[in-house]
Amino acid sequence: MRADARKNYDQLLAAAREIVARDGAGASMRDIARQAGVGFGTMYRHFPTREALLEALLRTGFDAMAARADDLEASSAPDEALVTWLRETIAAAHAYRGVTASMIAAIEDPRSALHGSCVAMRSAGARLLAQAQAAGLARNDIDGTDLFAFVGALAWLADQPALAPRTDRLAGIIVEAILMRDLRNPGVMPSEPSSPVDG
Amino acid sequence: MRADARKNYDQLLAAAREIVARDGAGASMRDIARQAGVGFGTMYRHFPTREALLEALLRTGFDAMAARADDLEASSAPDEALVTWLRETIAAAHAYRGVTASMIAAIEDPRSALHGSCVAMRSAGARLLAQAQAAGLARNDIDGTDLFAFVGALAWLADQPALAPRTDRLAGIIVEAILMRDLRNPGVMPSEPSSPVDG
DNA sequence: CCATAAGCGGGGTGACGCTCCGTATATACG
DNA sequence: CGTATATACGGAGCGTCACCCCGCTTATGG
Repeated sequence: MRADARKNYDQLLAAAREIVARDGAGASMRDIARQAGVGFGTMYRHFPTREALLEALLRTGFDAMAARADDLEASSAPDEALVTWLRETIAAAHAYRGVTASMIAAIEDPRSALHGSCVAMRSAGARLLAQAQAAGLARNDIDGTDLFAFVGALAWLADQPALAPRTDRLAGIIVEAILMRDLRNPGVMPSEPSSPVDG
Repeated sequence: MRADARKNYDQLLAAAREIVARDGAGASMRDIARQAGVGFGTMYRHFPTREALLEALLRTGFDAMAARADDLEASSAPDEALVTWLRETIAAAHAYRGVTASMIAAIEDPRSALHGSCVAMRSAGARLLAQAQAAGLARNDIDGTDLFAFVGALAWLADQPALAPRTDRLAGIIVEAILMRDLRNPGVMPSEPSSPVDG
């Protein structure tokens, strides 16, 4: 690869990181090219489709979350590992608003450029879940894809401005359900039991 | 209103119902006008913005769900009423793919045409929740907006082709969590052969 | 230093949401 | 029934989008 091509490639990725963080997965491709100081043709030479660009952008993050799962598996109790991984994964997905749908679509489409990274990430989560299930700490009637679905749904919630502040608490409720913690015990509520706001 | 105007209005709504069901909330406005056999200008005369069209399309459905909540409140036990209403509402939201985000955005924006219907629907759900809470059948640390958030998240799941088949089961898990049913009892799994109303 | 292949970048295409305004027509009134 | 006019119609036009294509530029190996 020629030096100028490499430079443009890197500038495009950096620009995409910035613009996508600001405008979400549907960001204007032109904006990205402009931000990178590169022609549209050049951008499409490096990334023929929007998905190709997202793929390059997300692969590192996905691989990092898979590695993170390995770390947590080695260093924490199975339930704590799962909780921590879920929260961090949701936060990471939220960093690129709207990518979750692409991610989930890619899981069932082997031709997608994102397919490999998605499957790896799901496997990482599934392994954490299996550990917790083996330890009797998580319900047995869900699998790695269900876990993925919950992550997607919660990341979607975090993407809605009106609901973002509640996401953490709602994630806590789902985590409770997955980990079969006793819902009737008011002592272990994840957040302050505040009175309902609306009616 | 002139007779031809009324006819075009009705044809536009019918076309929108069909196209939005097929292509989701981001459907092409041109497609809708074409399907209705009406010029773009005519469409924009009747519905100046996409949101105005969605609003007309959804208002009846929202009002129906609010009314449904009243029925259920009168005819069922609080927990069953809540479960049934949640499932039906998720199914209804799924009928118009992608509208959930608009719906949630409208709740916090009083200037939105959808605002009134959204608030009414949230209130209806909140009332069912309050009944269940008063009967000691639902956890107290959530409110009507949380319920709305869960509906939105589950409707989003139903919109993802790869996850749609799991939506019902995952909804069951969340309902269990809301209703504080005993998660350790393997005998009462939520998805028994006796299926509820939706299809 | 130059030949050449790799890379660059913008003009072109067709579709989008949305606006504007000249034309057609439904309806009220004589 | 005929006509006047308010009302509604509908598409040309604007700016933007994703994406394709190809002539021009430039980095690089000999």
